[in-house]
Amino acid sequence: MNFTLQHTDKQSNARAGLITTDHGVIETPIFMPVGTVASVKAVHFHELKEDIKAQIILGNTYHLYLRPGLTILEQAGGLHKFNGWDRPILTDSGGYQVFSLSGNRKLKEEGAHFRSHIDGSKHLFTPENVVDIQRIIGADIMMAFDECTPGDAPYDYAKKSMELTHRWLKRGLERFDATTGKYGYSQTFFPIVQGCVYPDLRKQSAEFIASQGREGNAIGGLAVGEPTEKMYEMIEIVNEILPKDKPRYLMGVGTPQNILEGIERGVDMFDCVMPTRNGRNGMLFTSQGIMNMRNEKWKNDFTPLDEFGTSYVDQAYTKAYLRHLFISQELLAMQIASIHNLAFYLWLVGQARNHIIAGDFVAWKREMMPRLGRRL
RNA sequence: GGGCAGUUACCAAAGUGGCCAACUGGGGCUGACUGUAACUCAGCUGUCUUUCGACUUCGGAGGUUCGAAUCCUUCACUGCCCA
Repeated sequence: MNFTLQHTDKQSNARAGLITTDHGVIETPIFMPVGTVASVKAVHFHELKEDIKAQIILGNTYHLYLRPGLTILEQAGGLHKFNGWDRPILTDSGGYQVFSLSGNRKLKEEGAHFRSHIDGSKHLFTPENVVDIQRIIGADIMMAFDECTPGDAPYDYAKKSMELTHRWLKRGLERFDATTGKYGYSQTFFPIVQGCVYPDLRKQSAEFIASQGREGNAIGGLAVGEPTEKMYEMIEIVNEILPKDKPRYLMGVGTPQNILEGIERGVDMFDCVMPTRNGRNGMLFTSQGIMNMRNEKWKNDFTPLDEFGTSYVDQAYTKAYLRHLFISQELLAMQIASIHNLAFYLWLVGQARNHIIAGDFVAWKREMMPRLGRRL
């Protein structure tokens, strides 16, 4: 993997760059649609490529390990061959499941003991076997196994959690450096900053992560229950330390506003389930604000879904029709909403990139921000 | 014409003297969702009120009772069966 910094904004820390992988080039800042179980829910890869213009998608180590399982993935020749997505893939390590499935797991020094949410069976994830699994999945970018610390964790817990993540990182890196990709292309490994909402911990973690000298770095443990302002503050502290010539990935974030704030603070990569999950639940993000498509007010609004939208669904369908599809629980509703939302997210980061290159990012962002949160 | 069963909120359907503005579904409305256990979850759904609470309801009318959706009388309507 290679990162080229193309432009750095003069009035902010925003940057535009290029990440080159063996599966293609990614223009940053970028948003990465989440495809947990080898599928971006409700969206075909054809639409993802041609209409949404996704450049890289996510997969999830924990979920793919449980199903379809490593035997199938290896027989298929890796995830790219299995699902047919021939562009870059990033896999999360399962660190988020340490957080989200906290009722089903026990943390120990060696790793995390999970009970499968599917059948209750017992599994052990360690920093080492999570690398091995991601070798089999064949992600272009694999993530370190960390503990995603809850946003409301007390200081002592956050400190211990961060230290565990750091120890796990050393072990993961050792395994990564001792192994190679199985399918003829190269893989890279991003370590993850933790430290919850505590500036000194974040600083300490960022320094530790930066000192590992990897090809890219991630910021984790944000947007997990802490106030949004705290999140922005932590990003600033961390990005002060993380190297400028490496991509920075803010994990799991977020709303359109979160993303612009992140870009302004020097983040290059984002992923989030919001455009797809919230889309399936009837929520549309647009350049003019947010719409809940189940609301009665759209009942007889026969104007296009999003007159400023760039995806074909925006012009092809009306608000009244999409509302009808949601009220009727038609599957097409979820497809349309997911395509729209992802296309909007990719449009948003594409615009940000263009304005960074043009030199007017801050002014553009100032104009966009109030509109993005408006409820239509 | 006779017999039996029934009539409860938007729909369906519990409740058979006070704990009933009334269980539960559905429908409807509103909200939540941030490295996806999520086509999920939560709240509201007689009227007024932010809450407390007040008021009006259980086919219609009348009655019994301290008190009725619940008991009695009667009327209307619906379904099934017999003629």
